[in-house]
Amino acid sequence: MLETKAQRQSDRRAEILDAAERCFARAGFHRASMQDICGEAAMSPGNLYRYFPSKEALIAGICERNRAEAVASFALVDQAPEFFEGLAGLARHHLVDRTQDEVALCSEIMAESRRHPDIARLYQDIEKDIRDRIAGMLKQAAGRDEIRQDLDLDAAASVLMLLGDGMSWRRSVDPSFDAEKVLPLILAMVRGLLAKPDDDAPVRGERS
Amino acid sequence: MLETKAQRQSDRRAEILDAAERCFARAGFHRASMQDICGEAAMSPGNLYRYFPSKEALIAGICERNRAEAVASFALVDQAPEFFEGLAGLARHHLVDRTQDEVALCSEIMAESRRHPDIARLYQDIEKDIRDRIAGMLKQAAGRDEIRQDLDLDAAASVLMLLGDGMSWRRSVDPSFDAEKVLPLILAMVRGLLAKPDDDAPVRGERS
DNA sequence: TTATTGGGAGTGAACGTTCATTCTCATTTT
DNA sequence: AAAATGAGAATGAACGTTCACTCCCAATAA
Repeated sequence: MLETKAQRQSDRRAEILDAAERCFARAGFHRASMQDICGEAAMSPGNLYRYFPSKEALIAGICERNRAEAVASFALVDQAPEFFEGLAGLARHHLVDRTQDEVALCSEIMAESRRHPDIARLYQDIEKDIRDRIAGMLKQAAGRDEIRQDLDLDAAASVLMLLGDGMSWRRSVDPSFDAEKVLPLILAMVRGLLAKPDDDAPVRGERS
Repeated sequence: MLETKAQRQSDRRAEILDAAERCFARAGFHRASMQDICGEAAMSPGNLYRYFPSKEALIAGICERNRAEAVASFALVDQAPEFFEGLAGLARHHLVDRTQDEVALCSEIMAESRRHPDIARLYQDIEKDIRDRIAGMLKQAAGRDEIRQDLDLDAAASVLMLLGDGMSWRRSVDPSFDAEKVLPLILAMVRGLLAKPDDDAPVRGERS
């Protein structure tokens, strides 16, 4: 009974975040007014404010949800039988399979983090988390001798994040951009960067 | 005499754009108020509006200036004795030498183009211009047999733009990001993507 | 030379609007 | 009855923009 109450609260919060996501993806943080979000969530402002204390809290809530999702997705790499295959799966999941709205929202968060100090902190926290996971992933691969040993893991992690940002950004800004078409080139490039020099052979192939 | 008048007008406009750039880079388009810009330009609102009809016109003006600068920078590649050297120079010029403010401003324009339809048109126009130039650059290199022939030039251009976006974005969002350190890896990757298979040898070297 | 005129440069208070947030009150649940 | 949930009008601050006005200086008229 007291279980259900907390559950209801949590559900309502999730609904509100869903509505906010739609509004933000459509119009951006600044142009999406609380009234819009209230409309989308079929709820009055007064009531909405009982669930989230501010607009910023909505953004933070969305960030947290995304973070949980992003972190979970790293399991893909661990489960894969071979490093590059796992990496390819991760890349596809993050950069191709996401909907346009999800990508747009991601850009929106990135852009907003440049402005709102609190969001910036939250975002950089998430970034650090992801970065650590990438670094860990690379380290593990190096330990298994699946990638070259003479690699600046830190710089390599930067490159991977940079590629992710670039893909996301291009998708959200250029409607004609075809992620599906570009991904193989990206993966080939990354393989060239990370793979051990002697098994460069399948460098152009997307799958073994 | 009538020459000087137009000149003065133009100078004043440039000063205003400089001030606006500083404000936008610092606070973003939405949080930089016209009052802020007026303060930065040491000018009253009424007077500023004699030079630019709206806030949006300021953004457009900045876009145009950047476009001119970006387009001009492609001469770097044409002048270089060898393709990859020119490309490296271009990359350095665009991605490392730029000040933090310039990069931030660039991100701001990209983000804003997702919202303001007029800015979006202008931005996509510029993007198309740059993209064409990259494609032309690649085509010329292919003609000179400096890069591999079996290359999807369109996709390759996308990859290059994506890398540029990623670098800009990372710089503007992550203060600890070291573009200088990452650039060699990026260039090596790009070389791996574009170079003819038989001269892969200096793939790890930054300069011949 | 001095006085008059004209117009562009510049000012800053004021306006109308939008927006996040709060207040008050009604309805439902416990 | 008391508490939780909900609605929606009200509030006040911030913003882009406008407007009535002043200042300055060059050209003309006296």
